[in-house]
Amino acid sequence: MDKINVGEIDKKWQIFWSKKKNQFKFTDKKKKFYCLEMFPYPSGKIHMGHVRNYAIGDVIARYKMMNKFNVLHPMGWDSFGLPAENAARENNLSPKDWTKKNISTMKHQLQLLGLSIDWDLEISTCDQEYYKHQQELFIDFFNKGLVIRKETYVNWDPVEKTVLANEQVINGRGWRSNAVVERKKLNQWFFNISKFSNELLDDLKTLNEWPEKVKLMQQNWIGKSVGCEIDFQILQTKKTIKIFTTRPDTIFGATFLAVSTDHPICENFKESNDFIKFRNKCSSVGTTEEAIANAEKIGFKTNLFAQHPFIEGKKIPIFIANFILMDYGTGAIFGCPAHDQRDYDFAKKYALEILPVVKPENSDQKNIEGAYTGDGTIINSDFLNDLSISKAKERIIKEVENKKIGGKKITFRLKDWGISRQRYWGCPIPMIYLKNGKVVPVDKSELPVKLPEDIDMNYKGNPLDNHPTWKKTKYKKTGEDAVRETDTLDTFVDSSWYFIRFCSPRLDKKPFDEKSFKYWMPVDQYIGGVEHAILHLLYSRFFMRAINLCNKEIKLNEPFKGLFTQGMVCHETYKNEKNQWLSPDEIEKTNDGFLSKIDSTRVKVGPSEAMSKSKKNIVDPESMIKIYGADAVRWFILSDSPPERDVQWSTEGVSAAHKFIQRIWNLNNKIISHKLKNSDSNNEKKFLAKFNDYLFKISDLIKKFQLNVAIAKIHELANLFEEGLNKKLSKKNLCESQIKFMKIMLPFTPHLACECLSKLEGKNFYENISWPKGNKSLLNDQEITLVVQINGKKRGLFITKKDLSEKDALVEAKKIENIRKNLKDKKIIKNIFVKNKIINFITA
RNA sequence: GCCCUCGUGGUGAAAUGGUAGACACAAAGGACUUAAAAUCCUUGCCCGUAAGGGAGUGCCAGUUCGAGUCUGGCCGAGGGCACCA
Repeated sequence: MDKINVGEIDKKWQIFWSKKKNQFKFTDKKKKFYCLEMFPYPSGKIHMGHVRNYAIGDVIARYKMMNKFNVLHPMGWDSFGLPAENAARENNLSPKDWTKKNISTMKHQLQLLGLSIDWDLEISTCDQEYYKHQQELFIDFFNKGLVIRKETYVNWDPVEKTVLANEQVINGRGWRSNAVVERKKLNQWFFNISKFSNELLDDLKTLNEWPEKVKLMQQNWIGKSVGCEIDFQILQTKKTIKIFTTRPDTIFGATFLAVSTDHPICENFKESNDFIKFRNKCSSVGTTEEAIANAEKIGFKTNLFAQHPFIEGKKIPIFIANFILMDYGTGAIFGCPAHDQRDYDFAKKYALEILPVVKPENSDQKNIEGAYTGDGTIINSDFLNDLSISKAKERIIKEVENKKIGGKKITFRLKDWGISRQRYWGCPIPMIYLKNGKVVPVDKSELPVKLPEDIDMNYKGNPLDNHPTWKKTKYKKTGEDAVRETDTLDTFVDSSWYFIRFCSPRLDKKPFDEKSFKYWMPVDQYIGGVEHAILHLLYSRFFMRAINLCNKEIKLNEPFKGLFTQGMVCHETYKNEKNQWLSPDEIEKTNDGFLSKIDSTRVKVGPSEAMSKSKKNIVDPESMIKIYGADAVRWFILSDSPPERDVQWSTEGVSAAHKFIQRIWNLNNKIISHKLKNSDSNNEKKFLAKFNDYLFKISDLIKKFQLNVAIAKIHELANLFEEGLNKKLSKKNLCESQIKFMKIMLPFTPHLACECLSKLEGKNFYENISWPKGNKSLLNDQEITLVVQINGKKRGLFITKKDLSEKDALVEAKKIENIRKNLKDKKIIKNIFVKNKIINFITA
C-alpha cells in the first residue's frame, strides 16, 4: 500500500498557492464575496481556536471561489496592545520587536494550514502606514463632534495602570489583569457612541444573517428603557432633585428618595465626618462577585426632606444610598418599597413606610414577604386608582408634564466609549494642548504622529509621558509651543475599521478608496468567536455610522452582512496526585489508566474545558500539522461538532482524520489503476444517481454552515466509491466521478484534493477549479421507500416507483408478510396515506 | 434576580411533524499475520437461535393518524447581564 506523504504534499501545494496571485478586476461581471475571519492578536503562536476559525472561513472562501465569485479573503494583525508592553518589560525587548517576531512566527504557522488567504493584502495595526489613517479618521470624527472630552470617574486598573471602558470591567475587575478596579476622576477622550443608541438598536432588525443570540446580547447591552423624569422639591432649600423611574405609576407609593454617593447634592455633606465614613464604606464594597451578591443595602440619612409632588404636605426623607448609580438615569430615584425588591430591603433596614399601590391581578397572590412587581390594578393612588399599570403610566406622565416637573424620558444603558489609554503600545491620539488651555487636533499634513522608539519601558505608568522630548511640539497654525496628548487609543479602535482598510490596503493618501469600498463592502461573511459579540461588533457598527457622517460618498450602516460565531476548542484536563495541572504531552495512556510521563504517578482525568494556558490543556497546532498533515487537522476540527458549538479536540479524532486522508489516497490510486471498460449499465446509473444526490446535499450543507454533516456525507461518498469498485463499475465512470469528488473535498482538504486531481488527470498543477455541476436528470427520483405503520408504529417498508397511488400502495402494503400478520383479526378503521412517504393503518 | 441557549447510546453527533441513533470515536468479538501494527468484517438496551417483539430522545401533560421536532408546566446543565430604578 502506498503511504501518503502529507508533509511533502502540503509543501508542494503551499508553494504553488504562494506563487499564485489573486487577480480580480472591478470590471469583472463576477459577483463579489468578502469573506473575513476576525484577525488575530499576535500573542506568540497560533492556537486551536485560530485553526478552527480559519478552517471554517477557508471552506467558505474556497467554496465561493470555486463557484466563480470574486473573493476577498485577507488577513492582518491586531498588533497593538498591552501584552507587548508586558513582554517587553519582562524580556527587555522593544514592544515592536516582540510583535514583529510573533507576527512572523504566526504567519508561518497559518501558511502551514494551506489557507486561501491573499497575503498581498496583509496589514498590521501597529504599522504607521495603518495608524496614520486611523489618526485621520479620529480628526474627522473630532470635527464632526463625535469625539468628546469629559472629566468623569473612570475605571482605573492599578496593575495595568490604565483606564478601562465600563464594558471591559468584569465583576469589578480588569478584563485582562483581573485586578480590582479602582475609581478615579480623570479627563478622558470618548467616542460619542451613545448618540447612536437608537440606530444601533433599531438596525439590529436588518441583520437577518446574524445569530439571534448575538443580536439579543447587543439589544440588552444597549438597554433601552422608557420611563419618566420627575423633579422633587427639596423642602429646606430652593433646589430640586430630578429622579428617573420606569415605574412612575407607583409614585403614590413613594416613601423616600435615594441618590448616588456621586450626586451633586452630596457636596452639602462633604464636611461631615459621618458622610465621609459612609462614602468610604460604599467604595470598598461592590468589587468581587460574591461581595455584590451579598452586599447589604446601606444608606446615609440626610437631614433633608422632599415634598411629594402629588400628595399635599407629604414629606419624604432623602437618603444617599450605595445601590444608586450616578451614570444611569439621573443618579436619583424615588423609593417605592412595596413594588421594588431593592427599595423594600432598604425600607425594612431603615424602618421606612411601605405603602402598597398595586393590587395583584390574582387576589390569591398575597404579598407575604418582599415587593410585588407583577401585573395588577392601581390602588391608594388618587386619580390613578383602578387603572392598569400601563394606563397609569400614561396618565401620570401626562400629569407630570402638565405640572411642568418633568416628563417621559427614554434612557439607554449604553455609555460613551472611553478610548484614552495611558499606555505606550497603541495609536497616539493626534491632539495637542495649547498654552491658552485649548485642545486642538494636529494638522493633517503632520500625520502620522509617530510612536517614538527610544522609550524607557521600566518607567511605571505611561512611557510616552516620561519621554524627554516627544511631547514637545508646535502648533502649525501659529507656530506656538504646544504639548502632545500622551494617551494612546484603545485597541478596539484599531479593529473597528480594519475590514475597510482591506479594500485598499496599500493606499497611501487616505484611509480607503471609495470605489474599492463600494465594490467590496459590506463583509459578506464575518466569522469569529462569540466573545466579541458585544464590544468589537458594536464598536465596528458605530465606526461605520461615524464614517458615513464624515464621508458623503459612503452610505452603508452595517459593516457585516453575515455573521457566524464559532464555538470554542476544548480538551480534557489532567491533574496529578498533587493536584497540579498536566498538559496532554505530559501524560500517557496505559492499561492501568492515565499515568504521568514525568514520575509515572496516577493522573486524574477532568472534564473537557476550553483550551487555556492556566489549565495546561493546550495542543499545539504546528506539532499536530507535523504529525498528521494540514488536511487531517482541518478535517478533524470541522468534522466532530457543529461549528457554532464547542468542539472537543482528541488525539483519536485527529488520528482518525489522518486515516481517512490515507483512505481517500488509496481510493484514488485504486481508481487510477482500475482498468475495466464495460459494466452493468443499471449499476452505473444507480451509482451516478447517488453521487449526484450527494453533490447537491453537500453544496447545500456548506451554504448552511453544517460542515460536520457535510463531512459525514463525504464519508458516505467514500463508501459509495468503494462499493462502486466492488461492483466493478467502468473506469470512465469512476474516474470522472472521482474528479468531481476531489473537487467536493477541495475546500476541506485542499492539499489532498489537488494532489489527487493532478494524478487523476496527469496534470501538474491546478488553477481556477470549479465546483462540480450536479446533474438533476441523473437523480433516481423514480424509486422511493414507503414506510408502513400500524397505529403509528413502523411494521415494514417497501421500495416502489415514485407517486404510487393510494389504492396501489395499500394493496402493496398488505402483501408484506409482517403487515398481514399484524392486521390479522383486526378491523381497519382508517388509512393514512402520505404520497411517497408513509402508510398508516389505524385499527379498532 | 432577569434574559438566552441546550438536554438524543460509553463519547462527539444526525434526523423539511413521517424508518430515531446517519456519520464517526471508543469498546468487544472475528478475519488476515509466526506475532504486532495496519486493514477489513460483525456486534451494540431487554426477550428471542432467528424471524420478530418490547422499551426508548431529561421529567409530566397536551395537540396529531403519527412528536426528538409543535404547545404548556417542571427538573437539570451551560452562557450572558446586573444594586440599570
